[in-house]
Amino acid sequence: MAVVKNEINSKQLHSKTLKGLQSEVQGINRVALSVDCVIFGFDENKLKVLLIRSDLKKYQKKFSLLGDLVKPEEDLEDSAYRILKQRTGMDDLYLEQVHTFGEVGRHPAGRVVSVAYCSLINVQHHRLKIHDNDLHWHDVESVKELLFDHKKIFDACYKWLQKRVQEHPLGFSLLPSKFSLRELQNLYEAILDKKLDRRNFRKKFFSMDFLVDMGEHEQNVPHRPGRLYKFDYEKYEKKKKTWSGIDF
Amino acid sequence: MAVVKNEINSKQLHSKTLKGLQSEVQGINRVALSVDCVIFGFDENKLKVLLIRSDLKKYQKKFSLLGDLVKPEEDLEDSAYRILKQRTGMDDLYLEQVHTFGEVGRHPAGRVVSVAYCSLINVQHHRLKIHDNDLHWHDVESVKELLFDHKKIFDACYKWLQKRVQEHPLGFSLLPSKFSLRELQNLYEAILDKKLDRRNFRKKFFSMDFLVDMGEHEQNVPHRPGRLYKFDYEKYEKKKKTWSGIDF
DNA sequence: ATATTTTGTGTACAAAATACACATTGTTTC
DNA sequence: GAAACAATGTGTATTTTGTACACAAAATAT
Repeated sequence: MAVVKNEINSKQLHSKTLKGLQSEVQGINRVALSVDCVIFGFDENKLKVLLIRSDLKKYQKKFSLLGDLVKPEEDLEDSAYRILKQRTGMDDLYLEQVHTFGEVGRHPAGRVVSVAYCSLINVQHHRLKIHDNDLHWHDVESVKELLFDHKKIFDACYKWLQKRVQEHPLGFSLLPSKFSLRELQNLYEAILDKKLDRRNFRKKFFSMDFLVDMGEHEQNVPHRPGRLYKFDYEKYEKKKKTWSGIDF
Repeated sequence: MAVVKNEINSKQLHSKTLKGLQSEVQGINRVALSVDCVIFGFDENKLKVLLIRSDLKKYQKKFSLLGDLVKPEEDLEDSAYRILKQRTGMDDLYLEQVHTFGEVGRHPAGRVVSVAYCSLINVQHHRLKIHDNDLHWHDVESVKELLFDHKKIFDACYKWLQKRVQEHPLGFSLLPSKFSLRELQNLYEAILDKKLDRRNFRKKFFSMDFLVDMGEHEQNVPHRPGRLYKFDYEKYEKKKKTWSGIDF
């Protein structure tokens, strides 16, 4: 458990005069705030994460997450969308805040507190819009060492994703809008890193009743083509309110 | 979905020279960072939250969460422990980060980004150590309007607690170390705001096998006294690693 | 046309959640 | 101290959910 400093003499933020508040807020008690995005993709049946190679020789050209400082007049979430737009060219990505990392020594340039966001992206769409030589998709299992504390941030987001995907239908953001059940299962197996029973998987998703049969089939597969489905977000939004359980 | 600003010309934080980084981190791109604590307690079979009345007349003496600015040389989590220590006199409380609130206009004194922490406290212990006239326990259902965006923060933490308590054994932090099963059930009913079946509740907790029978009984109750139990944290820590399910 | 690969489907079994009733223990009241 | 009261403590039947598992049908490749 952390050591408690400054036990006694600090007044409480919301109990000060407005003037006192303003001077504190504009005073020395400020820190740099950054947003770091863990952007997941799904390609060739593997879960991927988008990383950039650091320019800093000092840091041995390690890979790092995509991040930037939050601007003084910018909403936190807007910072994350700005980073996503810059790097992927897309502005309608799934995005959710995961955790804030605020240890004093986490960044070598000084005090930088970082808010981690998790984003999910359809790799096919992304490919068309972005070209950056230092930007690469990495298999999640091959991510070993990252810049600063980015491995810790990545691990937190990956665990978050594994849990979250079992409670909410995020995974569809990683797939094309039309997908086969095999693709969906491959996705879940990649995220959760375990094999699932095909028949039970299908039974579960059909019983949830959020998949719409598109009446089409896969093309150019070297075997019997599977049916294509899409996820019915509207139906989900309507139904989810009545649920109390943990599963979706 | 938020509007994306600054689409193009911002370089990426982790791709700059160290000097450039340092100047940015120490430069104008800084914000005030605060921690706000949502401190829950359980008393008279009701879930309570600890609030303080704001001194600021301008804000109509509304109640607010307990918070303060994060100091430049202070770990984020240490800030939260400092606030808890100041306000409750205790330094071994359950504490967990929940969410960071970073809208530009959320605080009238300027840009203040706030990290919300949730803490759970045994009200009996607390009573012995703190005396502050502006500090009060409020029934959670009676919390209507709070200072700034604190109601939003409170709501997020309350929902977080309701979900979290079904996956992890946090609730025990709200109870005395020895408690009856009726007390435990009252706690869960108060947090989840619904009635639970007594026999099934007991069955579930006994089957988890983390309750230790203290061989004692309740005192001074106007009816048949129930047995007293404690929660076996060690056993839980050992066992939980092997679990994959969502329930604890 | 034959072999190969993957899709698509149902059932039996096990485990977990739920609904539900009565005897027991201690306290309070008359 | 007898009777009424109030809460504890316990088990079983039912429903629901999860899991394990096999074979026919469709399309492709040779």
